Amino acid sequence: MGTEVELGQILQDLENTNTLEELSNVAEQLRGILQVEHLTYHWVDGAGDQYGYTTYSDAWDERYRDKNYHRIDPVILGCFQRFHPVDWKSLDWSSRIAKSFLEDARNHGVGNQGYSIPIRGPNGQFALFTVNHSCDDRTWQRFISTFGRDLILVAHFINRKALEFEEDRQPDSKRNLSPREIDAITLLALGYSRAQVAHSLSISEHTLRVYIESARSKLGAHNTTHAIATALSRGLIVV
Amino acid sequence: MGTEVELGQILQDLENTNTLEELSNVAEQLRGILQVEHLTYHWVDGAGDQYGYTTYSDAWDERYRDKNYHRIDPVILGCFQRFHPVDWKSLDWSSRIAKSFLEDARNHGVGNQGYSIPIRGPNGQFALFTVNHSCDDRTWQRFISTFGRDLILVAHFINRKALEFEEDRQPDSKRNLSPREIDAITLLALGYSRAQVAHSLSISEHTLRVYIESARSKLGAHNTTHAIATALSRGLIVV
DNA sequence: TTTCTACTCCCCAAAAATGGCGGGGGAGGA
DNA sequence: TCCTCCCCCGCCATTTTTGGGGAGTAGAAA
Repeated sequence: MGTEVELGQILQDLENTNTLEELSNVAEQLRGILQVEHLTYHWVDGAGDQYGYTTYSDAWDERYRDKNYHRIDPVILGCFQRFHPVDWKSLDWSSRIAKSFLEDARNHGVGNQGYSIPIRGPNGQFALFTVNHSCDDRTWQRFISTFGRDLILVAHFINRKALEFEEDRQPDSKRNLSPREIDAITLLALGYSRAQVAHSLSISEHTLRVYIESARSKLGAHNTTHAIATALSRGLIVV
Repeated sequence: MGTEVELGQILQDLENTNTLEELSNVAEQLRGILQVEHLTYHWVDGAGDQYGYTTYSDAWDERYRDKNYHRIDPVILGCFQRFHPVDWKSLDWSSRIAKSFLEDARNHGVGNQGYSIPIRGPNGQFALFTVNHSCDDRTWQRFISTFGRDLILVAHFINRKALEFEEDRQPDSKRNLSPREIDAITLLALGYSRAQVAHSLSISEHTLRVYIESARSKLGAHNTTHAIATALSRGLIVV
């Protein structure tokens, strides 16, 4: 069967995509190949800002946002703690809120079978690529074992594009931190007080302050905590 | 050619792996199939703790740790900021320390061509899967375009196993943060003062303190900054 | 039902961090 | 050469954060 070839082409197309529309088109083709009801790429962002592509109904999409469902959706919660793709059946739907959420989803046209792939990028980026369908368990099982690996690659390539688009939108201005500044904020991030850090770096507490201040101004941070958070999410330090 | 089939088998074998030795064996098979000099899977952990599989010489492995090279290695630094796999040539080797690091690496048997795939897991986990070889640029280019996608999958599967093994070693002691706690530390991470956060959450500053304290104790953090850094690197909050 | 967790509010005093001022020496690039 | 960046040190006063107490609600789980 030519499915393999077609999927290879999909990945190729994804690589050559330059706009959101093109990406949607490719996604639509993919849906045709996989023969599933719904495809969703969903960039989850602490703030609740979301960005992506979905074939769910607008009503459901809107309701999801309005109700802040990303806070209780077992798919999101589960995927957030895992690395491997997740079959919805393996999640915990026992709590009351999860059940009412599920019912709500069904009523808005979400199919009974789902497979979600968590994807993580730099700076704590987190996204989900989900395939959704209505069918019996055995059929679904067969679908997963046939396409599971390909879906991982698709998820990877879609996310790559999403990150590219996002990057275009926010150009960053970063000066580099000096080694001492990095030492300083790294130790602070590890929970040491300024006194301890100064001692551990064998410098006066005042000198330490100079480093922290200068790191803070380089990072455009309001306070030390902000500087640490910024440095961490920009990948300038690692803890 | 049967390379496709063989790689499929490698993925299968990876899934069935249950010990580190088995994993090493599969990696060795993979190295045979790809015909490259070195393969490395490298779990990067700010503290310098490292865990993985490598075919580099013990001398280099040790030297790398001793010198804290993970702090200056452009491969690590570069991959940490990116999502897509990285050809070493596309990195910035211009700084002095990078050059001396590179020379040191060469002297310890590291090949001139490299391709590294960043992988991220839950709780801020970060790892690299690297293929290293000595050859000219054109040959390498051909290698990458032939195996690039497969390598992504391999990296994914290896990391999946590494996470499984790790999980067995450290039974987790993590309670989840409550929504309010997450709100609180997220806003703090964004640089707001306690007064501002309290106002923005419409609660008293005292209540806010309760959240911060309880988040801190749940995270086992020494102070607020530490709590924020911990929450960030565990992926509990995003800024 | 009882128990547990999440959420909300209050006071006080000590410790820590910040904001502002000043100073010096050295290494490297334009 | 000059200029910039990195490295190091001191004192002042103010603001912010922290570490101890305390108490009451509601809703979910057991």
